[in-house]
Amino acid sequence: MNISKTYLPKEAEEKWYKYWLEHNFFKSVPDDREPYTIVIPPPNVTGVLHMGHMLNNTIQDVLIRRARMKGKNACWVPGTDHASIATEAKVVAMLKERGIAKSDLSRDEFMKYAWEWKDKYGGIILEQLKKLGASCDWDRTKFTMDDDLSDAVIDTFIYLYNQGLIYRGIRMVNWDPQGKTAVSDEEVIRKEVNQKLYFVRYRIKDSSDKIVEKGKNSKNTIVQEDEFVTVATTRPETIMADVAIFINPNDKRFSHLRGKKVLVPLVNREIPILFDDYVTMDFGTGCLKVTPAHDLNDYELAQKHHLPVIDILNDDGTLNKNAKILIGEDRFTARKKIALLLDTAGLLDKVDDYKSQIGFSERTDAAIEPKLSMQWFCKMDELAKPALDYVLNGDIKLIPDKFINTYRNWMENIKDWCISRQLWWGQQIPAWYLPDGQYVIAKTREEAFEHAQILIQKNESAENQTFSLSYNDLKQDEDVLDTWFSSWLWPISVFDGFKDPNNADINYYYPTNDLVTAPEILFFWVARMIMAGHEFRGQVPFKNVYLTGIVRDKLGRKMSKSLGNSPDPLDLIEKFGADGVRVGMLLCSPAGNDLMFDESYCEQGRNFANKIWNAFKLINGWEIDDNLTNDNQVAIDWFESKINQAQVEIEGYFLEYRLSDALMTTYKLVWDDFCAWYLEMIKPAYQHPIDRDTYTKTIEFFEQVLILLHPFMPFITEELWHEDLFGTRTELDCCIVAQIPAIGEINSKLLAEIENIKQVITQIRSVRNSKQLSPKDALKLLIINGSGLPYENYLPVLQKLANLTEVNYTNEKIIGAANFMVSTDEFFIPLEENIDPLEELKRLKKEKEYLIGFLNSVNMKLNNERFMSNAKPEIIDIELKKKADAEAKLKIINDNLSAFDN
RNA sequence: GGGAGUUUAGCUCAGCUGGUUCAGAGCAUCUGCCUUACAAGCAGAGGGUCACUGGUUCGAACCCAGUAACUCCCA
Repeated sequence: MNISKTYLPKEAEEKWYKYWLEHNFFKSVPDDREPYTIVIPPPNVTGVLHMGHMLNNTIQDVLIRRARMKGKNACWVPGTDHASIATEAKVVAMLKERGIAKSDLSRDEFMKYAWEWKDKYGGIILEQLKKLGASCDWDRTKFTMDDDLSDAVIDTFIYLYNQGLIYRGIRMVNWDPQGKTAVSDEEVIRKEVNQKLYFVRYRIKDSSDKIVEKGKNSKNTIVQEDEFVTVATTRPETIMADVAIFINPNDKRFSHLRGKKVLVPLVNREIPILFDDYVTMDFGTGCLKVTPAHDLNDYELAQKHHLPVIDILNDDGTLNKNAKILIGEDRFTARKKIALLLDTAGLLDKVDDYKSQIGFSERTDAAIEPKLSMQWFCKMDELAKPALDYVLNGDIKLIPDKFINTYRNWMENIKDWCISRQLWWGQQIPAWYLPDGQYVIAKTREEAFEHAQILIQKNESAENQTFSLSYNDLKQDEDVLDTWFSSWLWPISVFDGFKDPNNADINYYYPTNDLVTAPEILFFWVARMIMAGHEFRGQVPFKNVYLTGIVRDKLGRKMSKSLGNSPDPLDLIEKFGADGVRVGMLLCSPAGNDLMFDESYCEQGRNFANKIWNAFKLINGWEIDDNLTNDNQVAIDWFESKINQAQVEIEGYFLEYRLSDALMTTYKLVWDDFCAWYLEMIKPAYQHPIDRDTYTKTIEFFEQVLILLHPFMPFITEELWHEDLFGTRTELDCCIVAQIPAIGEINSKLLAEIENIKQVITQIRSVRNSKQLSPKDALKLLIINGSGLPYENYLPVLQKLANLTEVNYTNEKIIGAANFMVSTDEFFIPLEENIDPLEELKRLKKEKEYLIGFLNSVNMKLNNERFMSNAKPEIIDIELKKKADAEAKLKIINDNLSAFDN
């Protein structure tokens, strides 16, 4: 048979993924088994696979595959979300290339293009997931704008409106002037930016009184010209929207300004000077200009003092006619020009450098503009309360639990959710406006018309006036709903739980088991899903939330397109194989902590796959001789215990979602225990046959190993599973559905004794190494057995792995022979050349010194009354045993030393 | 400014309610090996004032207080 020297992943990956699909192994339908369900965090339909997805989906696939192999009905529902801002941006860009402007299209026309775009380019990411081995039930693939899911969104809106939980109001929102839409707080990324602080002079109206403090030199006091007030601002372009200057009432420097008015520079509009202790006295000049339309805090201050609002910006961030000057200029251009104009007019005192936090749109990276506008909001208080309780009382576990605090903090200070977006791609808000500005909420125009007529009748009776309403007078709200308003329904809507709340799927799969996602969206997605789960089904949407870290490069920088520090996951798969990359991701991913990704982890994964491949090659090459007897029972019993022990550990790690540790345990079981020890113990000499017993048992072990490896490395395990070595397989006998065997007995005495034997072997190899002896030179071993360990049981293993001709017990020390100790047993290897007595003496003295020191520290404890009275009995026993062991060893050392004297 | 977290070997991380022969793993490093499963490998070895300073305790990587550095979230 011609077997490749190394594992070649590419062919196996394509072959087996196709096979799994064709044989419906990913498919799930409700049955009698216990369900295990994961809904995928729907990636953005415009997106391509990045390292974060890679990590996240590897984890989901490991969990789902393991559940499948534990006899559960595993269902992983895939899908994408419609990402309104991101997608609309892509569609607009596509139209632009074709020479079409969005403004030239009707809404319906635009939507046609958008769907065209989605059908053509959307969902690439799902195809990419297949390369990773993702075992999703693809027949269940959902998109947040599918008809059913959209219906769910609209019905939910109507329901919540009728509950009084949705309202319309003027609010200061985060406006994205590039996307021309409001975005939620969570979609704003704050960054520290170098700015300028402009000191602008406002002329005081009718300033006849001379200011007394003129020229005063104390710290922080701005030298005031007689007739000016100086204000520090980072946004001089907004002065045209100023409605007042505010000063702290305790600020003695400005008390003379009470009741005065100032003129806004350049436009000479008159505004009052007012007092409020909101103003920080030691920031800037202590005088604050107030621009309610363009700053949230200013807005609140203006509301308090009943001041007007002047909005000088268009939706695209250019100045409108209210600005009076620079109309049509972009806000940033305007800033520079205003500064120049102020300077020319002698109204710019100075300009300082200044650092401050500025919000940027997550989607377009445009600087966010606080803007007053009419938006739809969802009230959060009532919905948040039960969602908080689920997490606090443990109905939903956050893994790791350090996120509970953060979650609580956020939920207790939650603000209402701005759910409208000024876009076309998404579910249009089901609000219908009457010509007089009143509105009704209804799913269709027909229903809306009915509601509207009722509304009018009421009005008529109240105000005794009539106007007739025609069907087409109703105008639907232009805005769409936030994409998260779709996503928060995801665990329910993918199972059609809104239209048909009692269907077999939702009853079976909901609540789902685990959700795997990033902490960044804990609030605006996870928390809201919990709210929706409670509100619409009275149940949690999932039981555990596993929060992955952020994938960073090895310098600790977040991986991003703009930095160019992110490898393309598909390139990695090409280079290391999907199994290698999966192992690589998991090796460096402790739950909830960021991971410093480096390609070398994938390399380690690839090497591991190769190791497994070669173990197969070894076993596959063996011939059986039925005349041979089985000399390997000890090794077989040992590995059986070892595999059971490993399974206990792995099981424990999965319960704690410590996948990294579960993988490492499996890795060591395979590489160290199976390959390095077990196979070496039993392997026949080159071109020699093996006995049938050992052969059969070894193949069983190997199959078990493949099963344990499968969730982590699905492809290589499936590939090997079907090798002839394991006999003929039926069509559906696949590793993907092989069941993880029950955990058998662990012989801990045997495990401990073999650990001892391994130490002896290592010591012999070490002697070889230091004496420059080849492994081919056979040696003799003599043992003074102080511990009583039955070495005779392990002779075959010792002889084979340490290459010994004979092993004998002795009572006499062998002077001049190489020697070492394991536990309280002494070992001697006679060599042609005696070892250097001086070196030996030195070694023994050093050993003695250490033992005496150690013994002293143990004795100190044992002689300490407070230790003896406070420590638990088992701790004291341990100390007593330490003492006995150390004394026994010390005796041997002393004997050796006195032998030297003779 | 408020809150949370992190700091253990060159790197990435374990270390459960303080108590097993000087604190563990993987990778990397060093030395010797192309020993016919595997050089993507084998054998062996070295490597740590557990961030710092105090405190509690018979005993501290672990508990407490403070300091420093870094990270994240919120304002």
